[in-house]
Amino acid sequence: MSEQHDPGPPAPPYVDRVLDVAARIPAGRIMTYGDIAAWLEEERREHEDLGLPGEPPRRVGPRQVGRVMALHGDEAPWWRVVRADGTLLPGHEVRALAHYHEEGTPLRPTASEDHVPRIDVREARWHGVED
DNA sequence: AGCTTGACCGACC
DNA sequence: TGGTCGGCCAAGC
Repeated sequence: MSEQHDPGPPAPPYVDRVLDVAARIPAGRIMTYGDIAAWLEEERREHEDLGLPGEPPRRVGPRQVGRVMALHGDEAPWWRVVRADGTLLPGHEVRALAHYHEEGTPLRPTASEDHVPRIDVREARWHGVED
């Protein structure tokens, strides 16, 4: 069958895997860019025997996860992927905060009133299957 | 082929 | 609590 719409430039395979992991994060929980990178790295190690010959092993680091979210974040619950220090994504603080309030995401108590809150990463971090 | 740029991270001060 | 620094690695130029 023929494409009705040009899919655009070919995206590297890890893009879909990043978005997959992001989509699994439960409401009210978060993962850091580094968490997702580590998760994919573990997944890669499990299937290293399936690697295509001649294909260099692609290491996906936190910065690559960040790139994927920057380009395709709108296709996933982007507000559940945060920086390790829990600071909100610059430029999206208000929208993210609305989600956190609705989902009951653990936030750190703010020092002063007009300071933007931060995620309580220790509380909100999602490790996988467990709660 | 080399240099710069990121929705990053951890250590350190 | 907050700033700098070095390391990280794919992409872009």
